[in-house]
Amino acid sequence: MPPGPSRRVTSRDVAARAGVSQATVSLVFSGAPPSRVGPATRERVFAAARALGYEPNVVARALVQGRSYTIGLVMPALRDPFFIDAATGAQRVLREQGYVVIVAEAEESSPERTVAMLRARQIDGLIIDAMGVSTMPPTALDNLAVVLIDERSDRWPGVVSDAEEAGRLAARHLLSLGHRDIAFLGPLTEAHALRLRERGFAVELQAAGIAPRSEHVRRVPPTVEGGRAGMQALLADSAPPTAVFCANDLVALGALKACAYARRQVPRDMSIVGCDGIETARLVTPELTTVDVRPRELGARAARLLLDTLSGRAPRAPRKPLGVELLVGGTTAPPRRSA
Amino acid sequence: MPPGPSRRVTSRDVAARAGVSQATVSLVFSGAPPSRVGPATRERVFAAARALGYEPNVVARALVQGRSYTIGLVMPALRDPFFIDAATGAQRVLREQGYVVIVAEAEESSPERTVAMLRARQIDGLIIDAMGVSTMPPTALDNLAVVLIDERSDRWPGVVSDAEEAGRLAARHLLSLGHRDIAFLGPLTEAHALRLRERGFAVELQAAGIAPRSEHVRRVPPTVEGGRAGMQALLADSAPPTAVFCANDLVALGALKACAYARRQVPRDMSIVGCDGIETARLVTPELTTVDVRPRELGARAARLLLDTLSGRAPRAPRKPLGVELLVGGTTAPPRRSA
DNA sequence: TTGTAAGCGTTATCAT
DNA sequence: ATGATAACGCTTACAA
Repeated sequence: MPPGPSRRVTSRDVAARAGVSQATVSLVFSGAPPSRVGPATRERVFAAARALGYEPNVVARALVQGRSYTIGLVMPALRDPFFIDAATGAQRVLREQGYVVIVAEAEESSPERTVAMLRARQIDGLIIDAMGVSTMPPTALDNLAVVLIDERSDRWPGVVSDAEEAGRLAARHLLSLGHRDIAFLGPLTEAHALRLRERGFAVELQAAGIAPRSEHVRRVPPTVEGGRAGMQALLADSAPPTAVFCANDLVALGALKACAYARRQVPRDMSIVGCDGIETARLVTPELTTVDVRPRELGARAARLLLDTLSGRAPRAPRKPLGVELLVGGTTAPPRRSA
Repeated sequence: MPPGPSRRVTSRDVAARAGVSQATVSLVFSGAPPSRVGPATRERVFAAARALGYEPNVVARALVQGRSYTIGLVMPALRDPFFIDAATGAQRVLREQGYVVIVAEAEESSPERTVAMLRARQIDGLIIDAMGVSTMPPTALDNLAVVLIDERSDRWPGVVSDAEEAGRLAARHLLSLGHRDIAFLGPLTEAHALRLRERGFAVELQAAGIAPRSEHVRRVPPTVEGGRAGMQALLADSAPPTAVFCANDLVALGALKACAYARRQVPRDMSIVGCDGIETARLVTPELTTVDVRPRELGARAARLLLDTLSGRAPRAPRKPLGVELLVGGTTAPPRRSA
């Protein structure tokens, strides 16, 4: 291949070299049924294309078809590994089908601006994760295939984790270890999933006849720093709890930090349960005891649901929430005999 | 706004409503100098656009201009947080300039296929991180603005971290704590940066008159599992080292795991130094002692360099490597008096 | 089975 | 300062 003119090679070039019309090249490359183009021609076209290094121009195709084979993924912040995991899961599935994904942190500008930007790029669909769609102007998503993650809406289909069960599992685990003084660390949030986690947790405690003291339910941002500060406050209490359930894994990691700083041993002096099941939770030592809501799978399912919608297949019947699983790591143990 | 016809609103619609030609709308929206269009018309166009909810079609623009305002980002695997951090850094910078980035893990298919896929989407530029461009067919990157991260090439500009200095810093830190029996855990790799880290480390030890026993230089994959296995092997040695330098943070986290499993206390019984400075290293308890090569900044600089190239500004003179910094966490301490 | 030709929604080059 | 009009590279009737 000569150094090549700077110009891109187009289907026209291929057509010329193969001695066919440009339309034929198009037919060959858009995977038309064999009936549409003779095997001999087809072969010649491929040969010419290979020789020229031709690659169909996706942008031109997008313009005429009105589909860009591009999916937008909107999430609050990539700082939280949970979203990275979900994005990765979605990414894998979509890429396999020839789609490309544009990840947009809504944090950097308003959700509406973010969506508008994606729209301008003619995206075919949108996966929205825990962003509170209900707060967006209703028309912002018109004429778009949308799938939600961890959010309830009667307008859009979505996938959700069984967040309430996650909270229950955490509570049961701690109860079964013998804890009675159990605290909660998490945000007072709009996020559907986080609220449900807390509710499940509270419900299960209640069923066991336990009601955490109000000082043991601490509102902190869903971040490492939030967890650190929350745990610090708990430890400063006159009667600290023996265990704590954290709304997500980042908070739990922060709680671990605070314990180390205060020279409280985990799990001997304090049991900590997280919730998410992010990769990071498995990297730390000891591994975090956490309820795995399977973020990767959540993302993957959202992607599949979106693909179904796009291909016109009726989105599969509203699915049950994705099952969750308790991962017992090294941060929980029975409470120390108090004297 | 009425429920709206399903059709997208185009510049033609805006033109009609504003009583101007379509071309004028285009002028207004492509930010033509005020001289080109009267303030009155301009205002009417904007009004019409707002009323209709018009958003210029980026795909159409890309087709005619030959630029898509899309950047490709190719990296080995998103499983390693280092790449996520770098990608995030690049993302931020690019988005600010109206670019969108498509992240592609080369792992999922061959590097060439990956690049071809990105090309087909008319990307304007490519950031390649630690992929070994030299192994790609030379023409694969023709007519593309390319910037490399942590890789040397005389064909493409790039940004690199001062990897050799990183290795030196780690060695000096351990030496100054009094360690003499120092091991190394890392892959036998092609990756430019990882090789330099090891070299810097070795050079500095040598300067101190120290040469690690060959059993203390263990080749393991640059993953958590690699680190775990490597450390396990070191601990099984008849005379284990008192400290270890890991080629990257994942390996260090794996090493931590192995120590915990073997009931060796870190840092009392074993000092561990990582290299990368990924976010995750700060989340764990104790925080990892590591050499921060500033992955975020690396990504950001690569992005800026690419923008310079795209806008025709001569890429700034080949820059010095990005400075690195030792972060002393809780995984290093003086060696225990060996009786 | 293959070719011709009309767009897709912009930008850009001319005229006016 | 604005309006026609020709690309951009492809898909898709429709014709041959």
